[in-house]
Amino acid sequence: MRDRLTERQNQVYEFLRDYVRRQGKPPTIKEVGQSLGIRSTNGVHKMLVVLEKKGYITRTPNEARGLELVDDVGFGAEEAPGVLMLKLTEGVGRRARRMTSETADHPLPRSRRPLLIDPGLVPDDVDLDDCLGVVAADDGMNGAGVRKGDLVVVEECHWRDVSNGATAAVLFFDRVVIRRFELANGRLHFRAADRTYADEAIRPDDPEFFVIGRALAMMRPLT
Amino acid sequence: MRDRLTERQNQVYEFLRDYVRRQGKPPTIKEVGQSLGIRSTNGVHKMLVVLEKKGYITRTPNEARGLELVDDVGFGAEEAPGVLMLKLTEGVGRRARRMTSETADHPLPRSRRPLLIDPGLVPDDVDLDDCLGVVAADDGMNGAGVRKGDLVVVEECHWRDVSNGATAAVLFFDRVVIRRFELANGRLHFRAADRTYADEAIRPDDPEFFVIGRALAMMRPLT
DNA sequence: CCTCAAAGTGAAAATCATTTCACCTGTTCT
DNA sequence: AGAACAGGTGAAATGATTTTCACTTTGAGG
Repeated sequence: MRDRLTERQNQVYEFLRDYVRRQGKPPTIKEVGQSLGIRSTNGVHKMLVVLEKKGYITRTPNEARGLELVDDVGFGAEEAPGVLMLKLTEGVGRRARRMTSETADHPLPRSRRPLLIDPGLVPDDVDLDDCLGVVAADDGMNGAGVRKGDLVVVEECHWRDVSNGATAAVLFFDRVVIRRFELANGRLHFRAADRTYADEAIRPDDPEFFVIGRALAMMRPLT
Repeated sequence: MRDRLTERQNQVYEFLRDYVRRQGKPPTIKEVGQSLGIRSTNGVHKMLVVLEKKGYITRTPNEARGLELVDDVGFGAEEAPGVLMLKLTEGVGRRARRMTSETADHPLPRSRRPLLIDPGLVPDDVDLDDCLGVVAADDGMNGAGVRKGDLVVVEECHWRDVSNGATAAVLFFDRVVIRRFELANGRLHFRAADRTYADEAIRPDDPEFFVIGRALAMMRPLT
């Protein structure tokens, strides 16, 4: 386990991360200082040394912009059992991290390597930091082209923010299913696109169901 | 249209591109020189000025590693008309460039931004440099979960290298379709997974058909 | 033959970036 | 109270990088 960062150190780390995402290259020490209000390059320098010691970045001595983010795991722990979770991030090298528990034997992204998703697959206004990937647990949306085992990119949000008719990812007992969402008569309706699967109409407070968020995109390796 | 590059200039450009892919940041002038056997930093410098003038890169004066590839086109020109082509690449921020002609109005990756695909979606032994993306032109593989408009990642190869039963991307007149491939009796069979679409059996030298390669993965934005 | 453009060489100037040195200010912990 | 640590300030030293200057080489064309 990596050493914990202090508040300030985390600010620095986040700046580095964001800068790299935006600019496609690491910042100089001065740039870091300017953004975080540290007037002395040395102040930043020492901060970087600490980040390196704690394992968050690696540095190349005497090199301009000579730092690199350590490809990390540990973006925020896990929740639903048996669910493959991915944490998506954005940037030049827009990447997403798999935080997973169960790797299962999905032919999907193996290893702990970051998972990439093209931002173009997702609407502009979506913050990829709010997104995660799930694996569809059944063929309920087969009729809409989403099959069991498909990797679905979900923007986490409250069910109130899912519009009627949109596709949602729902935690159904302990499986993640994809369904068409609708709010009617104070009930949440989850409609499958496949006759074989029953539609569900539940009360918002039903503990057996949990709307993870909007389904934005899907991907699948072809056999 | 962008100015054409000389042999040498192209070598420099390719080096820059490869370096950025691998290292996630642009090289210094000296690094470029070392790799291309140019002893004088000035030699490289002038080369970069030319690349900038011709529109292949942008530079920031007096900045270490202050250059950026112009998010480009020009990876190798285009072929099939009306086909959205993507060139996939790998690297730190594994990215892929869209080389396309027709942007069409696909809700797929917009803009000229690179397209990303997670390497985990594709077998290990595949060289992402040999891959490109195409948009399925019909619903012939609907039964197999690939629908019209889906972005399909294809590894370019000769039809001889597509194994029987594998999914292939085929240039059919001037549209790209996805089909199950089979070689039998000296003929190439393209089978749709949807009854509505007729199977095709052609001679290998049929000019109307062209096997682009193996289909490896697909992705789709969800409405 | 002369000229021009592409591609270099070498070295010196001018910046930019990282590192080091000396010291300061709170806070936390013993 | 005193030590230890996080987080800074400023300035100076040392490298790294980019730019500029003055010249050379080679090949294609007028």
